[in-house]
Amino acid sequence: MKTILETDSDFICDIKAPCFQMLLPEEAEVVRASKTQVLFRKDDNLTKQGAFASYVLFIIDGFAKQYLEGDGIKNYNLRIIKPGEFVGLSVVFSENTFNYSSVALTDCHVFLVEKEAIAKVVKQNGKFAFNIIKRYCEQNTNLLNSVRNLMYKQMNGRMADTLLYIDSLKNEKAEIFQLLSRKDLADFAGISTESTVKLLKMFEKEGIIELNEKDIKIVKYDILRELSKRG
Amino acid sequence: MKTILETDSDFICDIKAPCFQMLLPEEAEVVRASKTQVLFRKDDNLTKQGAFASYVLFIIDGFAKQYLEGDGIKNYNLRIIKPGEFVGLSVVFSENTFNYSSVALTDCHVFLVEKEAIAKVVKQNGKFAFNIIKRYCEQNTNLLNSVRNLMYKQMNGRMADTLLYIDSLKNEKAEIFQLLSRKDLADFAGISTESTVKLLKMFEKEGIIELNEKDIKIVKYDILRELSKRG
DNA sequence: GTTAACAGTTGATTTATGACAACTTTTTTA
DNA sequence: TAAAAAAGTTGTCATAAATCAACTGTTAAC
Repeated sequence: MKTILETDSDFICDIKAPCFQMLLPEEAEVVRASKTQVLFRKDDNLTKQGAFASYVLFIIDGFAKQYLEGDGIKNYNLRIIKPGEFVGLSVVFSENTFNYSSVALTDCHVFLVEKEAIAKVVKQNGKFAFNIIKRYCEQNTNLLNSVRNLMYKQMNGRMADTLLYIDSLKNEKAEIFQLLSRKDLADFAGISTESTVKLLKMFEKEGIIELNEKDIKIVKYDILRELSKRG
Repeated sequence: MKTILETDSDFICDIKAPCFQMLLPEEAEVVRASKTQVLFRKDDNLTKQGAFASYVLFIIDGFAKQYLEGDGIKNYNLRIIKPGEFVGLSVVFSENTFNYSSVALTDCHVFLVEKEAIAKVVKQNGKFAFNIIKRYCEQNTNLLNSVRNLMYKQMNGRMADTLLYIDSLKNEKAEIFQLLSRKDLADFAGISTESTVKLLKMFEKEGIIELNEKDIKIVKYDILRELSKRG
């Protein structure tokens, strides 16, 4: 499933990611000493909801999707994980388990950092901690938005939201839509795959979007934003 | 709406809450210097979704409910806020606005702490920061659970969840159910008030719960837990 | 102390969307 | 390269739960 590269390899990236810049040399050393670089292949699980773990993941390169597992058939996609983000911090700060699953959409170069190392550095370096809190706070806001979507919006609004969200990632990954199936989009919007297909066709017919194979091009942003607001 | 008590009054509580214990004397001083003690009366809003603010609330005494505002008629209740908890940390760490509303269920004694004071102490004191992250992490887990409930459960399961949650607060506040209307319970479960009434009557008829005025006594915990798991 | 507003209750009706079924197209596998 | 599996598509049908309406009991207002 996963291939461990040479631990000391820094040909792709050492701990030079912006997030680690604020560490003092000896703190950086703590992280460096306890990290392992790993390659997750497309479709590998980075985290599995409920699984025990003693490490946190830090994405060097590649994209993944974070999702909640349900009854086995229906999942709910929370977000796309991008380079420079942590995955599975809950292991450090509350339970020893991941509280969501995530799977690689492309090959992903990842650091696994021992949770003790993160805990130690957080306690020693308030600036680093501040940064972690900021990330948590953003995730919180996103989760609140998910709840709002599920509570207050219906199909149209949710799909509009999903399209706008995925589209906003095109800066960082132009082919993002190619990585996602109709079921993936459905799981972002929290609706069934069939409804997703019908909605997309409808949006296309109304000239709001263009469908070319898997790629989706938004033509009328204003209408989608209106749909999103309306619910 | 709110009554400002004497700022230096410590007859109810100084910053002796466990969460502040880990501060160094000079850090405690930063917090003490920038805090105001305020009394929110029952039904006063502690935070209003979308409102700008420069302070964070810390609950000394009293209970409140945290909720998301929707179309104006339907809200979604996220949790009951208890003494010793922060409210509105998002003001410090991302936007300058509250991303949810909250309203006092009882009179609430609250510290308002300037966001700069919190930011400063977080950056200086990693242990305090660690504690904040822990709280955020727990809230995150709770939000993930809310999403799971909305996505995967239907009425019975959601109401079972709600009853078990509120019931679990009886340790800290025995009369908790008296503070909540049917609509409140509905908003916790994310269903309509009418459905809530029908469900409660049904649970009562089946001997799962007992209804005495507003109080609810759970008789068969195992069945509710089963309903919650089933969805 | 009478009226008005609100909370609670119940049954009938409507509706958004999931589930199903049948089929085509694409991708994977052997 | 054939066969099988998976993804995408479309129309019909079923259903959980919201909405509506009508009513009762309770609390607040004047």
